[in-house]
Amino acid sequence: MPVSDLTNSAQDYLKLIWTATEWSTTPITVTVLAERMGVRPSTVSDSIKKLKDQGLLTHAPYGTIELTPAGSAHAVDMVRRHRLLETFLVQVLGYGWDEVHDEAEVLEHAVSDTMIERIDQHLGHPTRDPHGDPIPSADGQPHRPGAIQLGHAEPISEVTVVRISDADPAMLRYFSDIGLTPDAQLTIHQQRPYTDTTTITLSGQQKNIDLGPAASSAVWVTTSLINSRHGQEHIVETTTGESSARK
Amino acid sequence: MPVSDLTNSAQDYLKLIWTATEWSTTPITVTVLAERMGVRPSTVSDSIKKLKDQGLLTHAPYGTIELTPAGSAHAVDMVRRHRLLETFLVQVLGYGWDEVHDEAEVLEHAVSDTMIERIDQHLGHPTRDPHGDPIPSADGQPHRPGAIQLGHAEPISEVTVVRISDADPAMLRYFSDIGLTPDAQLTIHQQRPYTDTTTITLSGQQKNIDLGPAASSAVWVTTSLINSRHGQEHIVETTTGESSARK
DNA sequence: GTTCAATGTTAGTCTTGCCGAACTTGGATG
DNA sequence: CATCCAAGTTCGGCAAGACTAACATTGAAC
Repeated sequence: MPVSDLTNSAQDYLKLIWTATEWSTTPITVTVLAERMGVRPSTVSDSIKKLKDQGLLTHAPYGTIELTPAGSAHAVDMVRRHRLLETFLVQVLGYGWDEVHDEAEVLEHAVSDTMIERIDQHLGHPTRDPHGDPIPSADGQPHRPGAIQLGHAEPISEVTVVRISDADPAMLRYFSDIGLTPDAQLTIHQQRPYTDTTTITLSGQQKNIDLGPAASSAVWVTTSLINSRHGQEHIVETTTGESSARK
Repeated sequence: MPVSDLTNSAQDYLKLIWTATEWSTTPITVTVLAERMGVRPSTVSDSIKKLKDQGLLTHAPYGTIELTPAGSAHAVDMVRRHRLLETFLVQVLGYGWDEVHDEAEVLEHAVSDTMIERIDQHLGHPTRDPHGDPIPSADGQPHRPGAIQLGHAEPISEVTVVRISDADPAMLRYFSDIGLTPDAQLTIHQQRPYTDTTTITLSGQQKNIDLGPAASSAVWVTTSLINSRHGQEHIVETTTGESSARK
């Protein structure tokens, strides 16, 4: 069954479930899906049932939701589309990296396989999108090893931004404004938990930025081995139950 | 009411009604709309009623269908989107001019106003699409003056192809294969009505091509004043009741 | 171990866009 | 000018995807 046989809505559910597991091991819930899809939980329940009937995911009532290999394949295809389109919009049409998400969200359902291939070719087969997310090639793609959320990073250590979640457009705009972009280097000068006036150094300049819970979990970093006393070892102490990276 | 408030289906109806009057004065019928939309006439009746209720067209039962200024404005916007997208696909992504129609048909509903503007800018504000159709700027656009269907052109006269209707993908591919493209010069060496083995001269080469009814009404030409004995005057003798161009 | 609030599910309804079947209209034909 | 048929319309129904309201389950707190 090719992706195009699925409704836009089904494609969105699969993509959302897949991306939820890309950077976290916490299983996705009906409530979270409802929020992200902008619908009511009852709608999600209905939809999950249909996807289950199509063999795209497994789900016992009140149980966890998990993609089957078939569902995962469709999801990866959608993620590839989304990230290639974002890259295309930035590199070819001059969009800002903080304003491509919504456009790609719509386009990913509209463009043909042919167009995706031509875009991939035109861009020279890119491997990362403008937010730093990996672009799957054709099959499943490994998660970025060693990356952690900024809220879990050790203070004082210099870190490299590898990814900024594109879930919240307003936040992307904010990060863009202050120069906090993929590949940026930064250092935090405060103890955790970080707040909405956290002092950091970014491209040589010291400034206070909003690193409240939402912001500090949207930014993913790797710790530079040279500058950190701790390397990639990090202690887990978080309210969300996120997993940690271990040496 | 911005275009985005209309359903894809409504946008398609308006565009179809508008383009039907672009090169012909024959009023569009429910049956023709149903064929072009790929739905049943009863569906068209329903849809027309809804568009009428929205003030986008006028229609008395069993009467003619005509766009209101509001409906026309929406239609022109869709035509602009379609033609800009076709141009973009050809010039930027290397599509053949005969394979862009279906892709644009889907994309025109998906891209944002912002993206259309950026595409227009990136292309340098083009005025004609790959099929030779004029790209409306922002408001209504005049029809191409003096262009006639190839089936109505005088034999022997040398004509310039200004437009090839993009309604039939297979036909576009055929024309592309034989080198009959917008801007091509050609001469017909037979009397009307032309058939599926009509002898023509195209870029210096004489060949027999299919100019049956469908093909000869899809190609629009202007008559070169220098080479034609008749200038732009043409006699109407057609089974379809198409109008003619008159000097 | 009970309780209860949060989470998830079921049931019924609405809208959109489509269909087929049955009916109406109007113009061409004789 | 009466007829008839193609074109157009109306109507009931269906599927998808959304909603609200009511009901069920889970598990954490006491």
